[in-house]
Amino acid sequence: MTSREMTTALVPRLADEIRDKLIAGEFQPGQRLSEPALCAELQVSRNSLREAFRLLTKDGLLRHEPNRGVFVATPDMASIIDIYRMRRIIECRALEQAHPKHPAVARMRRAVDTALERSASGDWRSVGSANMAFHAAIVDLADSTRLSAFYTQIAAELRLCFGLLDDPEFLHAPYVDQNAAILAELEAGRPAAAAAALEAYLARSERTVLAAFTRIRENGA
Amino acid sequence: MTSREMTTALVPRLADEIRDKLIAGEFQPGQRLSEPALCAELQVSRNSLREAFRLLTKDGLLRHEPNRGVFVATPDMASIIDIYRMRRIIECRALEQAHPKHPAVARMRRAVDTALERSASGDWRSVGSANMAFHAAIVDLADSTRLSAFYTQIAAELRLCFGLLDDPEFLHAPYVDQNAAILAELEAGRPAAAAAALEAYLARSERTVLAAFTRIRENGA
DNA sequence: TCTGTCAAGATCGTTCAACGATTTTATGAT
DNA sequence: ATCATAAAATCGTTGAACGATCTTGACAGA
Repeated sequence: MTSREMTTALVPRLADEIRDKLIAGEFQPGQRLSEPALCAELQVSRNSLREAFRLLTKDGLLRHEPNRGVFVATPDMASIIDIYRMRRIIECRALEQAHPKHPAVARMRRAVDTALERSASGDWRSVGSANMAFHAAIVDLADSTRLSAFYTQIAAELRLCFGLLDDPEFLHAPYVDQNAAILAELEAGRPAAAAAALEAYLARSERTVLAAFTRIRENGA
Repeated sequence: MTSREMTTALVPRLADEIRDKLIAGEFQPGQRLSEPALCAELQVSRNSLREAFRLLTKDGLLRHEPNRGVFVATPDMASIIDIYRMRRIIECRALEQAHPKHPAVARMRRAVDTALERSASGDWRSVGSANMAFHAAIVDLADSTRLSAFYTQIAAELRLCFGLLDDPEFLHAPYVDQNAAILAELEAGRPAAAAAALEAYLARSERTVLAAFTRIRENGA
């Protein structure tokens, strides 16, 4: 670890790496993450790994059981409902009060364009990422450091839920156009209409996720 | 560490302990927290301390500078303004949609009674704690795990700001009655009126804190 | 065969020691 | 007084160690 490239501190990088694996569905929910095993896989010491675990536990992505280890969080219906409640409050309000020339609008535009492009080529995972970036940009319209940080956390949890579901096309494709429509309203100077569209978007998305989740639950159990 | 009382895991307890010290103003903002020194003071190893540091850094109470150590966060006006924006959104909305028979209302009542009692005996620090408990209970009216967790974090940051200010009576006393009034409106089945009163409360509190903060800034620098 | 007990075995929780890398300070020369 | 350099203090990370706790599997008795 001496002469290697160390652009960033180890622990946050480690946390990001594990977060990516979680979001990518590389671990099953409820699965135990063995410290020795992950240490070996990620080539870090136990102490560093444990620091990263603390961060991810605080994010709600891992669950910590005393003397038993950390487990991948197992999202339940209550989590999904709670997350969507937060999204409605945060995103709709941010959009509603947004100024159409806010710099975050440009990022929304880029995200929509990327999503359109990638959905044409069938890269649904990238479409999902672009969608998430779009909504993160919406939150940034509110210009609140704390709100954006909170949303980042919520979004990671939601992506963990998505990871449970198997059909990314079904999960992301229908929303590309809705995002575009929301952005169009905002760019046209109608934030209230944009917020209303977003409200509808979220309602539909929640229904879809909950339904898929129920299906999984029934099949899995 | 073997035979001592270990009701809870060490690291979270450690984080709480440091958080309390921070809120109590035991460290100056911007002050560097030396790992060896705190290890000796708290009788824990460096690794455990570092894990606790990670948690508090994520809470915004500490700032982490690579290769330099952790520092007590130095709240600025932007933080205060941002925190109060969050409070307005979170608390007012929660109160507005609250059912007067929600269990959290009982906790609000207890907090108000405690605050009244302690303010009579001049224990302003306890009054401050009771006030914070009152507002945390307001947030719990929304029945959202994530929202309550987020608010806990915001509240800790705010208390760090309070810690900078010197006159706790001036800072807490005027609000005991306002809290009582807000609660009365809610108990009377008028959540909208309660929310309006809270809005006024927060506006006044924000002005007070910002003014005190400005005064400190001018005197200190 | 089933079940309850008990002894490994595997991990976790925590601490300690070590070492390179970086920052800060003390020192000394110009 | 200023700047370069050496010394001291930490930080970042690792590795090992040890008691405590959980899990597993064997074994004896019903």
